[in-house]
Amino acid sequence: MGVQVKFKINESLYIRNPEDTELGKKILQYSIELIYKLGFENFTFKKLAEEIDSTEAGVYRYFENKHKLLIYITAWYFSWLEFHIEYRTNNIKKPKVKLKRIIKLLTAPIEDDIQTDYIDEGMLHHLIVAESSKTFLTKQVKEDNRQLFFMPYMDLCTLIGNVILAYNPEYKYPKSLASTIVEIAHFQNFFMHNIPSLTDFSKSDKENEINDFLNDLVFSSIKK
Amino acid sequence: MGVQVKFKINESLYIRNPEDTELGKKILQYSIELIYKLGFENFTFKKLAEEIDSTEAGVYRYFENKHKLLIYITAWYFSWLEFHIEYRTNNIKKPKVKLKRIIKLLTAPIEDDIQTDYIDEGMLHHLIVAESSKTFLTKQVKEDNRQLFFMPYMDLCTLIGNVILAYNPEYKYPKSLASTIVEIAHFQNFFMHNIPSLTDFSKSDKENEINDFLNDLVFSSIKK
DNA sequence: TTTAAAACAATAGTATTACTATCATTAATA
DNA sequence: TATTAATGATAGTAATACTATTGTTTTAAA
Repeated sequence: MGVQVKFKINESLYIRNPEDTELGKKILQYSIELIYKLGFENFTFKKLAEEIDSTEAGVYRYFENKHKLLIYITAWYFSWLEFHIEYRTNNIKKPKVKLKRIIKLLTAPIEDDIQTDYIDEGMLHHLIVAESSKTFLTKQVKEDNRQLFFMPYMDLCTLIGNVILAYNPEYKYPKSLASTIVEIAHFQNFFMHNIPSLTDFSKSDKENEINDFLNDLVFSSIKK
Repeated sequence: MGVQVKFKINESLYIRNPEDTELGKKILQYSIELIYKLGFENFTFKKLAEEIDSTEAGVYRYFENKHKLLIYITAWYFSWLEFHIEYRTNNIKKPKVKLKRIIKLLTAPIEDDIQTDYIDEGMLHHLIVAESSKTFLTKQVKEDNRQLFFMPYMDLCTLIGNVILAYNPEYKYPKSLASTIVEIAHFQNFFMHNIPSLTDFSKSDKENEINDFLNDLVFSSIKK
């Protein structure tokens, strides 16, 4: 069996906590699968309900709308990612090595984490690359931010920003560089797979070229 | 009066060329205004039709759907931006100075260009920052790319990539760095205004901090 | 063990969205 | 002036994004 990890997600993101019930967990599991398969625009609560042999109204008891569900999923992902990164770098002392490791974890293909039961992190990562920006590219972004919906993303950036500062306390843009690293990891991944002429990378996963690019970019600019 | 500029946009993006008629131009002008005001999700052809005292069916004669309209607007913007950048850097010989100028143009607040009649580039820029990613973050991105819908964006990246290579022919990631520069200019701008804790910038437009950040990032990594 | 509450399924219904189709009218053009 | 192209007016459809109600099953507390 082993240890199972859980994350506390902002309570305003759901009506009923999906982690508490079987139906809730099925909603999470299959919404990730369906959003990944159909794309967020073509995903509906009705299709999800059919997939899990429940009803539309049943899904609405857990989430107000699909936008909040997407924010929930994204928040979950970033909570997991921060945990994942801390877990795999906590014994590393040297900021340089640590940052290098973080960039590697952000750019390497992600495998399913057996510490989480019903979530497939590999698939979730693909979803995040393609869909997570839509959580904040909306008219309500300021209100959503006020309600701290993006906290896990912020926490991750704070973590990365602190490592940057530990490496070079003089560096002037730790927060912007941190969010840049995360965004570029996503965007270059998306471009590589979908609009390859916008990148210098081949799709072959043999070597992690995005990792090389980001390493070069980051360490050139923060070097002491 | 002065010279007016026009851009040739991919013909598959529209049914009837909106630049050819008064109604078409009104559709472009007011769709930018409405998408900016409402956000793309809340924007509908019906609302647009009401705004310009026409009908929903009238708008559908020009554009198949609102997604293609957004791609059209984005394509127009990047065509204009490339023109704008070439226009303002064509006399610059030194790649370093040229690239610096390009970054400045990408990060500085954009003002209305009187060479274009019914498009307000300042407003359009705000729209692009918040909405342009949605043109490619879809399930049909590969098909849309095959149809060359993102050509103007690619052309701009090629232009920037070439300046990068002119500055340092050894640099390994000119295309990725070019798309990174454009994306970061947008994202950091969006974050600064909407989720400021993800950046190190203040909203005061006094100094262009995003410009400083990007300059530092770019020139550190491509320096010979 | 009973019983009350919570969760769920089943169904119905509404307003809006994203279109398509038809036909009459106006404007431009040959 | 005849013809065609563009527009306006109107109608209609399927899907989406919900809300509401009612009855049944599951669970958990008394």
